[in-house]
Amino acid sequence: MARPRNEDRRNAILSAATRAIASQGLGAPTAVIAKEAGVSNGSLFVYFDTKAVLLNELYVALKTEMATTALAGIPAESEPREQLLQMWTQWLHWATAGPEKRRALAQLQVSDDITADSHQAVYSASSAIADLLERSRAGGPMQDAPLSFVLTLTNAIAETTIDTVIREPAEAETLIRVAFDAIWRVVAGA
Amino acid sequence: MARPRNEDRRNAILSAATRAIASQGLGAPTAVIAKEAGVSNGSLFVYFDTKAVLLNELYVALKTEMATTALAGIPAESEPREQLLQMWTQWLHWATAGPEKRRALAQLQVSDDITADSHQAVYSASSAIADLLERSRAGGPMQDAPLSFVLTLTNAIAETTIDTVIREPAEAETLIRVAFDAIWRVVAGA
Amino acid sequence: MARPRNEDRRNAILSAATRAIASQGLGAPTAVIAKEAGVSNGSLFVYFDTKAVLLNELYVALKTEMATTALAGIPAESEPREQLLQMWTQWLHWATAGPEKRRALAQLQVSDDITADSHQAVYSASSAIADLLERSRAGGPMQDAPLSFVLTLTNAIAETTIDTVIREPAEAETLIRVAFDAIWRVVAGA
Amino acid sequence: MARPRNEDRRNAILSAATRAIASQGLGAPTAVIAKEAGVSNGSLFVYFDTKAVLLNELYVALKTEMATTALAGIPAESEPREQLLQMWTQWLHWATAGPEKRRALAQLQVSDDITADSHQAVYSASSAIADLLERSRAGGPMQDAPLSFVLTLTNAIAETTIDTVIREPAEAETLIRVAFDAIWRVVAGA
DNA sequence: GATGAATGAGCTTTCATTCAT
DNA sequence: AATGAATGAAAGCTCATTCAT
Repeated sequence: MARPRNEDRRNAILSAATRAIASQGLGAPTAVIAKEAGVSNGSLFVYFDTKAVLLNELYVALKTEMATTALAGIPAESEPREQLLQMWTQWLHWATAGPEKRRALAQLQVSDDITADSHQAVYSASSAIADLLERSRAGGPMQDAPLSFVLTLTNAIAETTIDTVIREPAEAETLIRVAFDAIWRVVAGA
Repeated sequence: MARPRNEDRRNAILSAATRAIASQGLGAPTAVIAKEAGVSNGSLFVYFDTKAVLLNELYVALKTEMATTALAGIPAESEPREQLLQMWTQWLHWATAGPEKRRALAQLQVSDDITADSHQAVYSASSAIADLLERSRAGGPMQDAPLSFVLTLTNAIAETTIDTVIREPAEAETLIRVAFDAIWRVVAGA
Repeated sequence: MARPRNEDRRNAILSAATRAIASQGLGAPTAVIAKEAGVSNGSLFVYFDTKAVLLNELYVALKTEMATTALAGIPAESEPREQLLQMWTQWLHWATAGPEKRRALAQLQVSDDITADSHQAVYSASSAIADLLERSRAGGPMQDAPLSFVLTLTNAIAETTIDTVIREPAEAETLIRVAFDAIWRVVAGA
Repeated sequence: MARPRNEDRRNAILSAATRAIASQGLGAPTAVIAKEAGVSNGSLFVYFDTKAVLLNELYVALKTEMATTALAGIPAESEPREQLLQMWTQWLHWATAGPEKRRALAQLQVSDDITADSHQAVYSASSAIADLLERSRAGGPMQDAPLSFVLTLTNAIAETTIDTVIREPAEAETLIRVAFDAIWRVVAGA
């Protein structure tokens, strides 16, 4: 019966936070985020109880979006290598298309404000990626390593590639292909 | 005011900063760092003009120490693979022996306070590692990629491995071997 | 906007305010009071234009209730001492039965938010008590003092007694008798 | 070897807090207190860790000063009534001379920020007053009541008197005498 | 040079009040 | 009338940096 809580506002705040963190780091003031979102100082705290809550929800949202985008439309019947390639391409596209998201994520990932719960939530959302990697490494040199290791390893290589692509866009084509071959060698062997 | 006499004090501050950042993040107050170093609040600023300067110098110092340790005593005449293996082992040993240094480094690496100059300085200090990787990739699938990409890629894989080893020390032996094989596949191919 | 229909809601807010102030002090947020009353944030301001108005009305309401209860059923024809004793007993009963009212009142009494008008209103509502004290002191050592002084003095003694009774209920019987004798000595002499 | 912490500043802050609380209540902003003390916002927190600490220390300081002043120079060999009269006079003088202290104290006394420790500290500082009341009530109608009751009762009567004297200074002489007689009747009987 | 008190801008968070629904 | 989201002006407190001693 009152003014309903507005999902758009919530998203505007998350989006503004992404930009603010990308350019000013995790210390970006909530006041700056609110202004960037076109919302009053106090409204931010209507949608997120504390700054730490905002950070955690942003982290989960970005990671989830990344995983969803990377996995979109992958045909279930094709070969693991084909599937991984498509995922890889889509992943890179997402990251290079929105470099601010990538930059914000890099800061959030190492922040002490991110709780174990948030990391767990992200891990769950990435289970389809985990499945794909599981199938890709079958019979290869990584078959006995902890799956979490293979996951974070792939992630690290992807992020390094993304950063390099963002820094040297001219080499993008080559880099993306070279990097995928490298990942395949890591996960599946020659 | 930035011509310090006492090298011990300077080092005590850097060391305290490592611990403080590892446990409290980059937001660790200078007052806390000073106290941890057994030095007064004001003295910190005799040795480092600003907090940003301290952070940058710490970054360079840690990275340089890491490179120096990794490269120590590598016989010039042996095979690249042998040399890389030794470097790898020493690198991992340094990182797992001092996990606080590793944690502090992870935060510093993505911080906006670290200047391009500092990144450049680190890059220069790592030239011997670059040389080794240059020799290792000769004739392999990475021979045409930018060397900086190969460097950061190796770095990323190493850090992922280190984090996993710190988290699951029981698997250390296996992980270190598996990870080295992976790196070799990335850099030199099969 | 301050012409309420629903008297129950109004009372619920006053009652909730009593409890909130007793436990959190005068700084108790209006939001807390509203929730405690089972009423929405905004509704509180339909019944009371500002927080200060709420505080003042609560003050007057509590004091009035206290006076009314204290004076209930006192036979007009009995001796002043008898009347005063009955009032005293009823007063103490009211206060010890609802210690939150007593606690809230203690805070309100010294608050700057309570206007002179409110104090005046309370004074008027207490005229019957004033009359009783006037009759009680006749011919005694307080006969020439300002009546307001005798009133506040009696009040202060009562409140001290109440606080002590609440803190040490085991001694209640003794305390109440001892305190009444003391008041009588103050007002009427030996 | 550094700038020493300055006792005068500390006292200036306590004194400013007394004035600010007297005129604005316990909600008086620390910024106002600091400015009133001629000290920077941050300096206040060098001397008092939190606002609550400031409030508690102010409460203890004021009560202690009050007790000390009230007890000054009382000849040990004189009669209890004489001693009590002198204490009473000095007490009233202190309170009427600095009505802001009295007003601040009234707010602090009922505040939730004042800890049990502070109340205890005050109680200890008032032990000489307690002794005097103990001697005064010997053989009288209050001899079996809890001493703490007699203490707070006396206190309440004193404060009521002070408030009335401040409000109606013309009647001061009469009031003080009448009130002392009343206290004596309360404590010692006729 | 060393110390730590002093500073004040800046931060997160709260809250009385308003207003769209 | 009722609701609760929206607002923005504080509030308490922190902290990098300066400076008197």
